[in-house]
Amino acid sequence: MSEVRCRFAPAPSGSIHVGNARSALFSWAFARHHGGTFVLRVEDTDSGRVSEEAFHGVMASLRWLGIDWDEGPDIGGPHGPYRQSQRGDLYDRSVRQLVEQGDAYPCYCTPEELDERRRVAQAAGRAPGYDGRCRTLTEAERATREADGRPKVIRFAMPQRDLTVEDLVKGDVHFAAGALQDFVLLRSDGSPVFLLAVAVDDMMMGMTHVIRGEDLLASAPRNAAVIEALGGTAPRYGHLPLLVGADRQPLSKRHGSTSVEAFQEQGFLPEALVNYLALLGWSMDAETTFLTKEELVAAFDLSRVSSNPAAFDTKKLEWMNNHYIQGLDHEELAARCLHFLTAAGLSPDLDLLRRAMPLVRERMKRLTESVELLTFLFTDDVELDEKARAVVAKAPEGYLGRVAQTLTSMEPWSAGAIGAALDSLGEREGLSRKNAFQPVRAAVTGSTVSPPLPESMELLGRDRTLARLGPP
RNA sequence: GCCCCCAUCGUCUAGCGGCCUAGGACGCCGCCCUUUCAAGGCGGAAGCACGGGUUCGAAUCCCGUUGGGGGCACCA
Repeated sequence: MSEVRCRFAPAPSGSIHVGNARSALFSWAFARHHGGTFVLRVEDTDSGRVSEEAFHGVMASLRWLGIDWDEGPDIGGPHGPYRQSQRGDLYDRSVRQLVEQGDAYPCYCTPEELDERRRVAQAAGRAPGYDGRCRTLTEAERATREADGRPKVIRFAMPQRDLTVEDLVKGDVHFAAGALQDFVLLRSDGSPVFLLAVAVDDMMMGMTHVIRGEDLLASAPRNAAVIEALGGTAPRYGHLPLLVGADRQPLSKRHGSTSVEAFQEQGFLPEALVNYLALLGWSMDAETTFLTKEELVAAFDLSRVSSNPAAFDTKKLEWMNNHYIQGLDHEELAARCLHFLTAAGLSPDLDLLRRAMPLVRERMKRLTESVELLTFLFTDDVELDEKARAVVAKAPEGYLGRVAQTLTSMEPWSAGAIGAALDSLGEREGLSRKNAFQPVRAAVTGSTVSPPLPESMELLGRDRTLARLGPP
């Protein structure tokens, strides 16, 4: 009964994709649920694609979501280093061992030859992978090729027997002998390939459970075979169904934002994203819709992970985001909106911003909406939009002036008094409430849609309000 | 093409042989509230992909079909 060790192993190409974020979340929740260790490892063997920036972006996104790790490239740990690009000697040593044992062999086939055979195999209805040709080369044949100086890769010799992955989500998955071809461990330039690196790392880092996307299901038996050949014990695997878009196609840029960073920039709260993701492919019970990270950890169970691809529904995420926005206190909500208002070029007065929160909290699906809702409050440069101009134009002759007149000396300057004043003036003018309010809303906020009017005017203050209503 | 996985309202899901005339949530529709927009309250439409079995009994088990997803690289 050893300690549970899980890891998240992203390739640092930009921020993380929501699908990967969900894998990270489930893996993290599993580890935490079992009181285990969660490890962050960066898969940067394809060094051309990574940048320092992308590497930091991954960690920033994880931190934003509230997913923490106990060992990782930034904090180290007993099984480091935690970047594959720094573990080259470990891979080399493993490959050497495999070759010596006869579990790996040099392959001298050229990319052209492989392409050709792939086509032939496919035409004949066979799997297009490597046919194992160089596996049976004699010592003499190898010597000849070496002497010719032919480039070579090192391939793993897959066991010639049926393989079964006891998947924690899918159940037993069988692969017939020969279904999985001998894959490359070391490229011709000597660099390690992901399939090797993952196996070596998972083994050496003592991973007990690997929870990742279903796209890696077929690599599980390969990973396990390498680990076993190396004399280690393979972890247990759990493969999560992939995320698709509303059109059932794989989630991609076409579906809008897919990176965690993009959701952050669009004004989603991390607690909402986490809650939404937690329930995409997993359920706590028949009813539960809202749950905290702590509740997720307490209840998480791989047996309740669904195994069909889940469609990402932005509408539901927005609804959930609104729920979490309404759950924040005014101070906290104001602090979170500040970033977006500032980014929009406004410099809000903090006290005013905080006091405006009760007016906008149930009106925002995303924090970015605070900008359009509150711009009128933080600038005096209000320009009426088209609809607003039309509403003002339709108001009775001189109406706004008479509103200004009424408001000039009204006491106290409070939402209650303002509303009452607007009501009685409207009544005197024979206007419906709507017709009494809308022209004022348009003139004061620049829009026909705004937070509640009297409250907005109270916050704006008498002078700024009157200035927008024009001369009495 | 071959291999693997999957299949409950439009979407996320509950259901693991009788509790199901299939429950919840988003979305949608209607009503209420209402100064706009929201939020909120109440109500409604909407589903077991299809065909065979097994069983006294199937959304639940088995087989096939169809559909969707994944894999088959000197990518990860």
